[in-house]
Amino acid sequence: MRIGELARRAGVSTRALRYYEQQGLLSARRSTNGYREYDESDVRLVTEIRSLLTVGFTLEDARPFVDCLRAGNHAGNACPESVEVYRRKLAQIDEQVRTLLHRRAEVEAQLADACPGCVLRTGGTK
Amino acid sequence: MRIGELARRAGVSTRALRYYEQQGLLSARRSTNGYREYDESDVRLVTEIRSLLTVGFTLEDARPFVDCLRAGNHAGNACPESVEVYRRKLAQIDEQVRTLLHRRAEVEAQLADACPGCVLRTGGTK
DNA sequence: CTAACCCTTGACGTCAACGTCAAGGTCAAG
DNA sequence: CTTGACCTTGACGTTGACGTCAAGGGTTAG
Repeated sequence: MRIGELARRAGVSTRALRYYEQQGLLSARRSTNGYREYDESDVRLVTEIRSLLTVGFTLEDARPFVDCLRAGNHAGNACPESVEVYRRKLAQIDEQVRTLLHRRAEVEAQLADACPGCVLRTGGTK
Repeated sequence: MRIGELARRAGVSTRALRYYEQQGLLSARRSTNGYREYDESDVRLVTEIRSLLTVGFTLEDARPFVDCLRAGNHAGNACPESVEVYRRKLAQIDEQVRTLLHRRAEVEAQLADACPGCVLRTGGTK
């Protein structure tokens, strides 16, 4: 199939597909007229990339998964490198949550300071 | 004082100060040679901006606080507009935390799927 | 006089993942 | 033959808060 069909089937733009190729995550053979040609496995591959991006992975994070699929594995996460990325991302998310909660506390304290009575709903007045 | 001293005292770069001015958050009178001249109140103002940025506010978010200080208030958060920003940011932070926790759960589920036994430490095996 | 340090404006670079145009080639249908 | 739908590469724009030159002028100590 050509790039337009792959884009539709994977739910992404053609621009995104060319970008993935440029980043070395996707490859395509070329037909005689220069058009990119893809097969079914590419649909799977792009879908994998998309699902990773939606949970906050970067394309760089997705690379091991892509390599894993390309290596013939049934799933992108079937390789130790992918599992390692999972661990790294979990740690990263935890860190981000901690940062956000810390900020939240500071902002709430400031709000309470600026507007006594504004934050009462949080702990209950009794 | 000139820009270099303000920068040192507020702990920011001169570039940042010029940027704040460009964004309309900071103003300076000019001495005869064209140098920017600041006073004590500007130290306070820049410090306020900084503390807001460190808890995740954008410069746009900081604007009401700056206006509030400039209007002669003792604190940047003494105005209703500032309080409103606090509320907006709290809601925004909560949303971000929810998103992150949702993603965390998905990643963890994927990890468990890819590597059974990897996530056991979370709930205890028993 | 000159080093040395301060200041000025202007403008490009950074980071991610594309969006959006521009200018043009390809191919099947009417 | 000509739409019109597809494809190509190339290149600039987006977002936020600056970093980092470049090229030049001001000021002061020695």
